[in-house]
Amino acid sequence: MIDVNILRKNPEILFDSQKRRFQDDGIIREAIKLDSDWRELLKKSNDLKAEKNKLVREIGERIRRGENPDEVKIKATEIDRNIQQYEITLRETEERRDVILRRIPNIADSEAPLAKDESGNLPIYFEGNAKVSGEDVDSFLAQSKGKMEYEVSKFKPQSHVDLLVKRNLANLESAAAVSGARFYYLLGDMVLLESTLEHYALRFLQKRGFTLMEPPFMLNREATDGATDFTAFEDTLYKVEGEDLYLIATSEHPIAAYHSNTILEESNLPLLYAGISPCFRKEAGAHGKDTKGIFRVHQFNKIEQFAYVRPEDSRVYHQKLLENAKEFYRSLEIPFRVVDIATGDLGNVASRKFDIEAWYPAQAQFREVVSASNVLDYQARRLKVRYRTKEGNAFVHTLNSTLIATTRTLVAIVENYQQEDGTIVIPKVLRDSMGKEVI
RNA sequence: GCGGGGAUAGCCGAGCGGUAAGGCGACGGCCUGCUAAGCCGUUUCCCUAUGGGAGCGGGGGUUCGAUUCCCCCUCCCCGCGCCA
Repeated sequence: MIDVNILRKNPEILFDSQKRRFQDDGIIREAIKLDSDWRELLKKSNDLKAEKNKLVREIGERIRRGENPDEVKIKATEIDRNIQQYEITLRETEERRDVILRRIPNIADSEAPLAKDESGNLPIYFEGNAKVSGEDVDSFLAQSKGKMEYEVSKFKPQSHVDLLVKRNLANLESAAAVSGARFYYLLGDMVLLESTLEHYALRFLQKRGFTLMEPPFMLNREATDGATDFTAFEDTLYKVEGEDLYLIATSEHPIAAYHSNTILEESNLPLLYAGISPCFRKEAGAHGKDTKGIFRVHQFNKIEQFAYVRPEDSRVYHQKLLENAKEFYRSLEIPFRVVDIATGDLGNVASRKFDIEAWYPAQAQFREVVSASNVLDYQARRLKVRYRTKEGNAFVHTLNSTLIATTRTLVAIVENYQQEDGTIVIPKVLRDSMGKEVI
């Protein structure tokens, strides 16, 4: 949620942000109107209450003095009736204002690339030595802007779907039969590899000062709406029938809600959490995309970085989270690029966002494995996460970044590390705890 | 699931129809060579703000007035039951 004071004192900031997001500003105008109506009604209602409180105190006085309070009682009741009327409209207006206020997107960072959709996302960094099939070299050079090392592979890599099914490391047909499309059974060494990867990722973040956290996998509506805009996000979520509960789409949401309605001590900041959880997503808008395999699925496991920081530190921590993720993929020796996400593709919650896209040789594409967002005080304000400062209580800033979405990182390993015979070499950093060098 | 007890400010905790004690912590000030102690003040939110309003887990009700009485709900603790 944006700060209502910006709406009152500097609405041009919001109009400008909407323009940069290529979004309609009607919502801003509506919020301004509702807020000024609300303040007018509040003034009237408060004045009447002040009057009534005076009378109520007088009644107490009269009773104490042994006088008859009936005359004052009648006056108080009359005013009370008047208050009731204002209260009804006041509450209605307040509710409508808050609904609108919560729908206003975060202020887009002025440094984010200006474009109306993902076609304006800007690759800004390249790293690693990519394996590229002969026929994909031109496409690779375009995608890497020629800024990345590569070697032409000696064989055409198989898609992860073919390889995993052939090697009996996954069964997608059985999953489709019992659960539907976009589900999977993972088998044998792939399960071990996933588990090893998670263990490595958790250790990686714990060493860097993150508190490990396994959160609830279901949240109620209020918490979900605090972490994101529920109305915009509803299509993504699985609801539990007959309960006010939703399966989480990311551990970002329960971690964001962890400190809701609390005042943190400044000396405890930053608070860093590494969340591990399954993620459940309907993928409603993704018909026809990645229909095969485990790249885009309804359920996957994720390890997430989350930070609560002082406002003045959020830019630095945004870079730190991104650097952690870069270092992680570097250590796995998976080639990647970093993409600066365009204003029109930020989503409502993020002010600035960087994605890491791994190189997938079989798909001959860079594809998202990490998304690192600076949310500023947008979630903190919704969830009322504050911290004590010398000048008073202020909202913290929150940031989040994927470290791994297991399915996507596994696919990246399978595509980048496969050999001509269909075996998969295990990345060096995983070999010890995996207990194998090849599967 | 059943019975009993509970939820008060950052934390602890009194109040149990007349308008939120006290303590701890934190912050600011006084004092001090410095620190500590001591003393004073501040320490939930909202508003067109020397003032006013709201707020005692959440929602309703009774009353001129509810932290206090009544109803519903949530969560926590104890005991019993059930289950992994």
